[in-house]
Amino acid sequence: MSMRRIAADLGCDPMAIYRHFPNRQALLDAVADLAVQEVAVPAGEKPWDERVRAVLTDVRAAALRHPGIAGHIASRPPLGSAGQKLAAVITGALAEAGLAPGDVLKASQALVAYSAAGLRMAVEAGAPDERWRQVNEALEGETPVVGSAEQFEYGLRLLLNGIRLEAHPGEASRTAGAYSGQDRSCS
Amino acid sequence: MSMRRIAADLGCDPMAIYRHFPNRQALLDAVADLAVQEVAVPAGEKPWDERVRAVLTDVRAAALRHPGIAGHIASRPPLGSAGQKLAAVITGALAEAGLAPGDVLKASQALVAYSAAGLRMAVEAGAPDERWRQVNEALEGETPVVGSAEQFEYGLRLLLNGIRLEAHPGEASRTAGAYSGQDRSCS
DNA sequence: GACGCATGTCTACACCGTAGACGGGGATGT
DNA sequence: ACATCCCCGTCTACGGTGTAGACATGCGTC
Repeated sequence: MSMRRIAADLGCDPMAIYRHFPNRQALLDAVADLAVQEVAVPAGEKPWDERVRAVLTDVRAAALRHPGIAGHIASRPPLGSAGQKLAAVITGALAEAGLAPGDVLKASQALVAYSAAGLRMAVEAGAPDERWRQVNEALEGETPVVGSAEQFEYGLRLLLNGIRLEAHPGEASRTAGAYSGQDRSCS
Repeated sequence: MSMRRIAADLGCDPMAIYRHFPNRQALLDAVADLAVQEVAVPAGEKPWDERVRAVLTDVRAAALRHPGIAGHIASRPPLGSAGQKLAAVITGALAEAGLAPGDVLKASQALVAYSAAGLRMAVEAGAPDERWRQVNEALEGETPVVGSAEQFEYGLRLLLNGIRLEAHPGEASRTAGAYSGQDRSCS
């Protein structure tokens, strides 16, 4: 994803890109937001946790559908218009969940941070890297590969359960997760 | 942290480093493990969640004490000998918590992933970056800055509560967190 | 004294992001 | 119709990156 390679694919001079974007970051941010735009805003009737889950897994799936930009999406806060719209969905859902107003942003950032990390793992685990090979063989294959969708969804469930508990202390959880688990369909 | 700068600080030729480390990654991995070695293994008598919390916040603090290597620590699984020892502490604590054996690794990876993301945020929020400035001003200062220690501990509590719930469904949580919150003391 | 090995140095390669100068072509104003 | 200007692509160049490969130097061992 270097400027020179992009320009070569575009069939133009590298510097031509700078007539349209001030720098590389801005270009990647724009492309990232284009990818994030692909995810649909979940319907408001669904329960709050299902909405949060849907947004985060969909963003993950959309990012992995475009491996070239996935790393950049993972390393940036969702700043584009599409990203901010989805962030608003999450904070809205968390407020609806009954979280204290001061905790809504903290919880949403925890969710975003965790998702970014999961996405990053997925991207890096896909790259042929000696270190990650070591990790996976250290785990002896007894569990899902680092960065797998199943791994991601498990941690997400932990966070959502934690949020539920934070919102309504003392109540039992009502989720039991049968993962859907279509993911990793890169293009 | 480029090879040339390191060599300049060492007062030697950049290529001399390659006589001792096969490449840049290996050098940084070694330095990272050196930093991770600073954290003490928590005593086994403490409750499991306190041990997990101690390890993760201590690693975070140790990393932030060495800002130059913190980004690298955050972007890598804990592969060094020190890192693996701490990872074993976490998995041990999770097993002791009553988590299903198949879930121990998944939960520990979720914890590590979240911590890595938090550390990464802290590092990048410290760097003067136009985008992060936008994020923080979008939050209008009503909450802790992205990547703050308080933010990190909150998400960690969510995860631990989620784990507790996963281990013993139906029981009420027993944690209520008074943050200690000494962090961010970089050198 | 001769050898081998570990280590440091130098040069060079292929990249990277991007600043600044130059030039052409189309839209616009007169 | 002509002059003007601005948008945009191109070119060159700078300072940076990681690292391969050849060369030099020192030291321990036989």
